[in-house]
Amino acid sequence: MSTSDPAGNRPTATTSVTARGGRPRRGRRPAAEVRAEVLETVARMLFHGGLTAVTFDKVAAASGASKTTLYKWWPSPGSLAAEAYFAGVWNELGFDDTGDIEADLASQLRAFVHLMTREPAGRVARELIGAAQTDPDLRAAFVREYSLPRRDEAITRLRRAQDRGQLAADAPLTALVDQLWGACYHRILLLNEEPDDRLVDDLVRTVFHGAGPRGTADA
Amino acid sequence: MSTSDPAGNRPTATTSVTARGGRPRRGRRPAAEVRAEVLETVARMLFHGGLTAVTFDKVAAASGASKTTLYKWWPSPGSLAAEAYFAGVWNELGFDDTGDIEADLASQLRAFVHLMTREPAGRVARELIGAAQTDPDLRAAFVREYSLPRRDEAITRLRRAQDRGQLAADAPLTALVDQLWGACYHRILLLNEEPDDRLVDDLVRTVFHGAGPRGTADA
Amino acid sequence: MSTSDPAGNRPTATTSVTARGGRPRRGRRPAAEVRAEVLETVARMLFHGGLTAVTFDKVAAASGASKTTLYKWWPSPGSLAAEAYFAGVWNELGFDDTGDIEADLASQLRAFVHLMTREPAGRVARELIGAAQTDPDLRAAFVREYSLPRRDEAITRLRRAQDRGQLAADAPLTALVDQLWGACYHRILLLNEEPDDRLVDDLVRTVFHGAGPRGTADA
Amino acid sequence: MSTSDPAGNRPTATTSVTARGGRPRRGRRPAAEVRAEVLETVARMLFHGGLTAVTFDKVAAASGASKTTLYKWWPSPGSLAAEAYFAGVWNELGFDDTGDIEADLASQLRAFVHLMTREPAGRVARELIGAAQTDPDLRAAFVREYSLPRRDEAITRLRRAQDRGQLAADAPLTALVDQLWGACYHRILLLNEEPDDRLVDDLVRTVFHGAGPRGTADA
DNA sequence: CGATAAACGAGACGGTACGTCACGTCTTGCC
DNA sequence: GGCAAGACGTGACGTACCGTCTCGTTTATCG
Repeated sequence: MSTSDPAGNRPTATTSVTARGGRPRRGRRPAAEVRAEVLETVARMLFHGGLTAVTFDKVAAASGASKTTLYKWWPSPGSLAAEAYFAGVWNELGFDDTGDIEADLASQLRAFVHLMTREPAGRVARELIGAAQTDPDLRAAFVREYSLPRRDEAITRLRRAQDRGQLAADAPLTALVDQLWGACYHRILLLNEEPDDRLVDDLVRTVFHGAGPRGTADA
Repeated sequence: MSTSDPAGNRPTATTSVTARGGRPRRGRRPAAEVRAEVLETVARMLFHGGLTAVTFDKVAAASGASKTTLYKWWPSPGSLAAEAYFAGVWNELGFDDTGDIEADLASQLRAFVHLMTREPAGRVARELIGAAQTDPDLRAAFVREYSLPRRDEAITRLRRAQDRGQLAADAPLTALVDQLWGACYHRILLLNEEPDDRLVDDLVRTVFHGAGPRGTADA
Repeated sequence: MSTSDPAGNRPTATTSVTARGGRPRRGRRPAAEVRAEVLETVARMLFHGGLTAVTFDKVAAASGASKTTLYKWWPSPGSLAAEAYFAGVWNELGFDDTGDIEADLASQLRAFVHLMTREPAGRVARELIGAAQTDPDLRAAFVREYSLPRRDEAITRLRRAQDRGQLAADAPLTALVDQLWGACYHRILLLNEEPDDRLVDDLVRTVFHGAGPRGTADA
Repeated sequence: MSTSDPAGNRPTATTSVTARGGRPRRGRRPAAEVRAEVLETVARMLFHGGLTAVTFDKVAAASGASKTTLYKWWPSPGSLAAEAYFAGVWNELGFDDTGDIEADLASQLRAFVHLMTREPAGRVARELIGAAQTDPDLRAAFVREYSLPRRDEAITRLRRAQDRGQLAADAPLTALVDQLWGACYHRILLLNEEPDDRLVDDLVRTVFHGAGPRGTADA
């Protein structure tokens, strides 16, 4: 999520978080250690107070990192929150392939809706999307790290269904993704309603079979 | 947008904004006059600096109203911005009925996309949606004043088409609205892309005719 | 304390404070009734929150009088508080005359010190004196209603002692009052100390017998 | 006057107020520099508008310091005004020792009265004493920085006179100070009158020779 | 005795100050 | 040299009070 990672090393468990009980550390510390502590702290703060609780001031006070350091690694509190968030919920949504594309889509959408509406993870996700509309750094990070990868996953799965003849050869796959996930986002972000199973079923059925008049010869 | 309007009278052009050149008014002024001046000012500020430029401090300084008054009428800067925004762009999107539901939907979606992506109105709209994810007052106002009315408009138009046999009798109208508009929102808010005419066409075609394999007997 | 009392009638118990349990009174009410309720309320507020708790806003809310009315009768919150205060502690300090001027002065000073240092009356008195240094209306009222009358009382008692030969014929009575009471005020207001009985004894003895070297011929 | 001075260094003329003509400084500046500019500004404000003109908002605007900084160094506007005031009028009243204690006391009292009654310094002093009755921080600062030191000065001078046999060996020195200065404060603060030379003479004479009946054997 | 004017309550309004918080910049002192 | 610590200017927040002013209601007074 961060713009640059000179060391190239994501913090691992092996990199020392050792001197935890010591006196308030000063002087130079390994970047990885600092980053790890910060992200851990931010994840906790996100969980408790939501996105608005993540300020550089509070993070600095709670994590032991200095504001100078935070500014060096993250362009805005939103970016920092986003990285901490993704590091946590990452990989939570794997795309099944049972062979039944409609069922797989429905179950995937249901899992997605559940993630977006349960507390506190869902609230944080919604707040991140919200903040991204104002914070360009956050928006770029969000698209790059979340939206595009997840869209690609979905398209990959759809293309496989297409290859199997479960979708029309000229089906606009990208538009289908927009339609299916976008409908859920619409409910959640714009209407403040929680999508139910009924909606998911309707979405999938319409996408595959259309909502036009029955018996009509589809041109 | 505001929670209560004791006088019950939305400010109109007729209500005196007369004593403009006078001394800096003290004491009680008609609520309608104050509200009108504030909303006018906020609209200008939205146009120039976007949503983040709308702070109670700046609005008070620029409109001649006091912060006390602003807090009395609006629970948050976002709510104020929303009301000013809707008072301006309201009714900009009228739903045509040429008899051809697919064409009407497409043209309506195209107009909507244009509104959401042109500057500065589109940016403000996106920022409002974003802020609504954090500000409960703004969210409530947004849903009440914008999302629900526009969805009702769309459903009304779709129901008419349904009555004419242009849609299946059991078509899930609400879900269709989510699918069509939600897809555009998905592109704009989540992916930071501008929906093109191609997308709109794909959306409408899929909704009416499905993207399943051709020649399939639609169950 | 108030600048004018057109009706000339201080509120008495007979003037109706009747409709107490009724609906929240509006429209014209007898001035005396309004004034009485206000002063009663302010006395309570002074007792609980001190002088700073007496604001026109709070008094209006608590007394049922409107701010308009308060501004009509009192020039500042301080003046209002002063009037309410004096209406309460008035006449609390009567000057005894046992024939022993030194003993009478000492007991009078002790009573005065006790009044000024016990809570909450003493705190309010100190705050009133403090506020009078900034609020001209309050200062004028304070001097007129409190300082001068009490000084006159003291001078009257001293002159009687002088007539009896208990004080030098050319004793500067006004200066003596300044010395005796002023010394206590000095301790309380300037040094934030509580005058003790020892101080009072020293003051009286010095005033009557001097602190110069013993055996000296008083020129 | 401030509670703590971490750097331990009172601002001096040598500490750089150099970069005055530069751009509006951001980031950290030396505390001494900031404090010096603030106190200078406040002294000017006190001179022109009195104590009520010293608000944190105005000081911040006029001095270039931020409200945050002001709150960090001073607990209330009154404390700030007090420090600025004392930094200015400090040392204005030196205690002479001509050998004639009565004459020295009289001249010292006259100088004190003059300081307390001339404009604008006297008005500010009275307002400070007034505000100290409500503001505990200001009261503590006032007592610590002004009242006690000045009383100690006076007692020192009186003790010297006592050692020379110009005062009774058992003369209550502290009470004498209360009597002499307190009498002047009484006139000024409580009675709103300006002490004249006559008063000062009467005070000193009474303190040394008593106001009791002449020829009486002083018990 | 009914109309009218005065006094009141309620409270909105423009100002101003309060005290707090976060941002982004900058300096100092450890390590 | 990099980092913590944290002070600094900026500016917004939400609240409180002041003093002015408008409105509708009630009462006392007078035609």
